[in-house]
Amino acid sequence: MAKQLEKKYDPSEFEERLYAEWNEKGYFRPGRPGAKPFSIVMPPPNITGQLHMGHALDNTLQDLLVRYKRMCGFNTLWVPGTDHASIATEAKIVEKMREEGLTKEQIGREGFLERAWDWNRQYGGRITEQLKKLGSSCDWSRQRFTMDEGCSEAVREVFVRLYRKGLIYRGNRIINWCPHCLTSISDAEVEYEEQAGHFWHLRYPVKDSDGEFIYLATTRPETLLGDTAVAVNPKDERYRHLVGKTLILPLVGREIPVVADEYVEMDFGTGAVKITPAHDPNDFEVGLRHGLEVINVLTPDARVTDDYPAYAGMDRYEARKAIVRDLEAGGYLVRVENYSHNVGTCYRCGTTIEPRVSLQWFVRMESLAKPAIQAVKDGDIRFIPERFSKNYLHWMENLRDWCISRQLWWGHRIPAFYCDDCGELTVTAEPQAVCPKCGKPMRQDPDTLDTWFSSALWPFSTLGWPNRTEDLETFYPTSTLVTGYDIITFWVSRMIFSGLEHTGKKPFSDVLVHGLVRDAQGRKMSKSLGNGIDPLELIRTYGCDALRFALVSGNSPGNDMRASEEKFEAARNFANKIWNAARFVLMNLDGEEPVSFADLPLADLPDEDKWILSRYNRTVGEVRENLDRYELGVALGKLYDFIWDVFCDWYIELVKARLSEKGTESNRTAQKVLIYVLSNTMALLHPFMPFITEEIWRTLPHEGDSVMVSDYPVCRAELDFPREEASMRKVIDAIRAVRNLRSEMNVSRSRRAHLHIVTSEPSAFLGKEKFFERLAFASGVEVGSETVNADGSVRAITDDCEVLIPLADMIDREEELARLRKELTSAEGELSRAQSKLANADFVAKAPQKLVDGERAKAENASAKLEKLRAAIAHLENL
RNA sequence: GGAGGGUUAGCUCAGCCGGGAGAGCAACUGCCUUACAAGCAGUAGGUCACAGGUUCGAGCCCUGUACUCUCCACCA
Repeated sequence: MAKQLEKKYDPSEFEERLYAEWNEKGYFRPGRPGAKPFSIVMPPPNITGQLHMGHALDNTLQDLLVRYKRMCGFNTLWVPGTDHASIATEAKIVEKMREEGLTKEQIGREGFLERAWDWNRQYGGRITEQLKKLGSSCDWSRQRFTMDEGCSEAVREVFVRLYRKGLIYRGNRIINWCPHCLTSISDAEVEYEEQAGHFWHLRYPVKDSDGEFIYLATTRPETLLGDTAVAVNPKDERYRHLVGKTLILPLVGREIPVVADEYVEMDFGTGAVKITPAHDPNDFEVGLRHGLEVINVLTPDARVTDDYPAYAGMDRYEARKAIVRDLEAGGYLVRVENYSHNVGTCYRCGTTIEPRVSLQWFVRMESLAKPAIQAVKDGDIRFIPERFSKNYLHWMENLRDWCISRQLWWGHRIPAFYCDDCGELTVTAEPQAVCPKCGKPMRQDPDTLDTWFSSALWPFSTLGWPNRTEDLETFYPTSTLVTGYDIITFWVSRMIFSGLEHTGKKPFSDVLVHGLVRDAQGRKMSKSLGNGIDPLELIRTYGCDALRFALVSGNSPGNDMRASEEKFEAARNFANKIWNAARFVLMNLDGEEPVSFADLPLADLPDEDKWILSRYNRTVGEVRENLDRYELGVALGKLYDFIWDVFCDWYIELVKARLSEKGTESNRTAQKVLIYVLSNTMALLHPFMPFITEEIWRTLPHEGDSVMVSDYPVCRAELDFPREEASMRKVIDAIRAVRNLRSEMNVSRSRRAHLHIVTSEPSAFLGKEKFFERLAFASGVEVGSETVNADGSVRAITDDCEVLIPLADMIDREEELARLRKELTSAEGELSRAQSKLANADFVAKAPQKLVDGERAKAENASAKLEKLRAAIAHLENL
């Protein structure tokens, strides 16, 4: 008696146990040194949130690839990341401190960082534990925080290098400012949303004129305080006489010029635009061109500065109301119009961003983007699916300089030092205490770097760069990046140009892009909607394997998917099916001997064994091919069909009789084939559903410790049995036809019948009578090529045979006639379709020979079937 | 404004190199059959959004149209 599985499929019983064991045995560490490397890095998930479906999907796909490649003999490395510094993390820590009645300022930078690290360790560790439940086979011993010493060294090194090459500069530029997070954010971090607003039509008086005004409109009247010009288009006849004149800014009384600039569109609004260089990116550009003064009117938290006593301290929306009121009172407000426009918001907190001029650090993108564009254009880096490369290229080709400084504390501090005395700026990877010029104390720039600045270095910083480590030599460039399309601009693009710039090599070859997991209604999962599905909850309910199955099956790369209860149930049902099939096989095994390919007595196998081996073998070939092409959903679909429809529904049923004949040779070979096919199928399925496959594989007779470190099955020419496959297909068709007929006629399964199979090819059926007895409820079967007396019988007709079932008394003659006529019609349709194709000279001449032959065969089959059907109908009619 | 998806069974979605439309769920009929009712055996259900074109042959390739989603841009 072989080992047995638990009666009930209960993943919680073995998933954790197996994971711990894999970990303990070191299976996650790189294996097979010297073999071809396959390496990937894990996107650093943000620690502020729970593990969500996006992580689960990323992780499942990554793990799938790594497990597959490892079993294929690659030297695999999967570096896990667990956290990166971010605005959201800082906000979370600040929030937590507020609950304790503390502020950042109170505890100071040192105290804050201490807390941040505590938080990081606590939650970073929690994410790690959560990922383990997904079966992640990444090498946790190499786990990195982007804030780690090692990675920090890389960050400083990169900063200094870019600075020395002149690719990083510090300057006063207009940037996106979040008044809530109190930091600058990059263009990519701004999300635009349509908001209902107003258009305030104003008029500014022209200085020294007879009450002449210039009319303009604005959506943000409060910025009037910072206006330093009004611009018109140089071609605009209406305003030509005013260009160069001076206006009096209402409420403020400032004298501002009228300038001519191409930026202004003549046919939008009045054709005149107020220019506020400090608070609008376009106005800033205009200001640069015309040497206009830049007047900042708002504080960092978006309140009016003390320079305007009437409004000082008001936040921007209060100020807006007050200013509109005062404009109206002063006769400067012409009218108010409802207007819907796009407003930029902070993608982290949703606050409306405030464009603001400030001193920030920037990366010059032009020279960095060039090779990054080329690498994708040349196909050196490949997006899967390919269409995302367009997305990427469009982004890269339209880049503005990247604002990398953040006014946060939780992040990599910018390695720039200022001398308060002589004003010297020193950029260096080694902290500098005194000014190299005057010897006075230096002060480090208080700002930190954009989180994506350090994340961009991930593929090589995690491998030890800038040191020339063995990991770096072996595993860089990495093989495949797996991520969602929403992150291409933030992360993928920046990894590409950073990798090329700093290592001279692309960071990875393939980018497998997946879609978003949406809820059952197709909505994006979000915290505010509360429609997020917790992957850990799903694992508790359905098991990790079911979750992974649901995430991979029926999906193609780059497409969004909906998560629904039904999908997870279906996945769990599949796992349950496998479990029970394995249980059945194990119940029927006598020994514990593993079966390898060499142990299969190929020459002596009955047709059904050759048939299943042949089907199995084809599945191996197809699955490998699909996996190599990243067609993960297709590969899994094929495995599903093979396991459920072919192995369970047919093969197991076909061999049941042999399994009860204990002690016979036939019994022993059936056991061997079952073991061989099932254990290899578990290996095939392992990358998709690691736990159940491991549990079953280990319970089956096996060689080695774990399916995880065994070889992925290979396709073998010796297992290809086309003749036996064809023969079994005929038998299965006939069994289906009989079942179908009995079912339609409502014949109870207990009513057994003696079958006559009439066929031109008796050899295909001889020796397989027992299958009909078991699966087609036959009490006995005769196979012959001669037509026999069909009186009292109904006929189940297939392309290859006619099965006579003596149940005429059970059925209604008219119903049976109707059924046969329906079949006749469909057979006629088949014949005429084939014939018309064959009658088409172009088809015969131009279509591949294989296809033409196929049509000929179809025509033959159809006419044979027709003949049988006509005879059956005639026979019935004459009764 | 620019770009890219999607439109296939009642629902959710697959469909590879162009070669006779598939799955899961739901529905209907019958079944506790020597693993599995989370199951088994059947049945029904489609003008592949629409209109043209290329081709011997189009769900698939091309052009246009409609509806829809997403990303990018951001005219005050």
